[in-house]
Amino acid sequence: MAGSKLDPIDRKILAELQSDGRMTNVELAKRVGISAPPCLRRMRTLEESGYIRGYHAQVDSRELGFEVQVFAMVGLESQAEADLSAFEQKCRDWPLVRECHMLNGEVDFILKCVAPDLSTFHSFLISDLTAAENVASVKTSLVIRSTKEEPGVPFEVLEERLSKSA
Amino acid sequence: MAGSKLDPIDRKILAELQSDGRMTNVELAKRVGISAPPCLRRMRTLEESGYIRGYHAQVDSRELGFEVQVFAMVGLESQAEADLSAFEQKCRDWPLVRECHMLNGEVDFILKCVAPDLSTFHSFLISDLTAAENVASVKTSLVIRSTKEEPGVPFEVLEERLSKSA
DNA sequence: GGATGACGCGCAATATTATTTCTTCACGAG
DNA sequence: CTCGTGAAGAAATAATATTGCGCGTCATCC
Repeated sequence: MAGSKLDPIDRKILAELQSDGRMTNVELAKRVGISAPPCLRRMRTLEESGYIRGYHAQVDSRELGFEVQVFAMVGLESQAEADLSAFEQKCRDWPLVRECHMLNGEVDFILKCVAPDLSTFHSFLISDLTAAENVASVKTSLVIRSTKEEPGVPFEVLEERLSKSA
Repeated sequence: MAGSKLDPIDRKILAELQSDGRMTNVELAKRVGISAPPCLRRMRTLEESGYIRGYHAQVDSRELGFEVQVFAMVGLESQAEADLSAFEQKCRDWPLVRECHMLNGEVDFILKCVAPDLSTFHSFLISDLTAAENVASVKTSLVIRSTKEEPGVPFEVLEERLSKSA
């Protein structure tokens, strides 16, 4: 099963860094109960092996004037792999699109978008998104407020699950 | 307008830390073109004033055995503020729910969820989400793949917009 | 026009951290 | 039993973070 190469200390490191990505290594070492050097080695290993994809400051987009957040549900004409990829590439190139997920079911993609204001978003919607080749339908929903934004892994669930399988 | 208290150096700091949250302060200072001490002071100010909400390691949930990601569209019976808040509180308490956004339109909430496998998610869906008080309807969509996951602010757009208004 | 104060920078000194190196210990195979 | 492997910790060193202080700029107000 996945995660089998990680011992409890590794998982604790991941959990701590997920909650505070700028924690110093000495603090981290203290929390997970080992000394600094092996802690740093584990951290590097986790980074290199892909468990940690990167570190990012969480910037408040509203404070910066991006008042509008929108989820866009997109349906395509063709679901051939080449066409799916082409659409995904466009999403990567659109700065207002921050996330692009392919879904099962009726809708092909869900996009999370941000914009400084409605008119900016609207012009993106009309000129870029719905105008893009192969796009059949777009339904959008404005975000009114977000009360939980903790992307990542619920380590509580992970530990519980591992302890049961032991 | 928003962001008006930030000068170009502040915005550069935010952009750099958004892309690499563990960058050392000396490296950051070098990139934004000032010396280390004032750079650190700016960084602290940005943290305290809420522009930076935190720093987080981006942990690969699939590597850790969370193979399933789902978007859940939730409709409620009552949209009274007390009932909305009550639902949001439940979402905060459910570890499998990682994001909770209130929407306009037909659907009241969109949730981003993760789970180790389908049966875990299904049991959460049946026993918790649809069973919760005031929940009228739930439609779920499995994520097949995600090709862009860069939450945050598109600083390119911000700079372009500010330069135009100048 | 020049004094004055606020603001923000950079230098230099100091305190903390990160990182390397080397030694030690525990464990499994031969 | 002893060698090889892997990982931990201690100590030393290199980098970084952080603090304290003096300087220049700019706007305001006599």
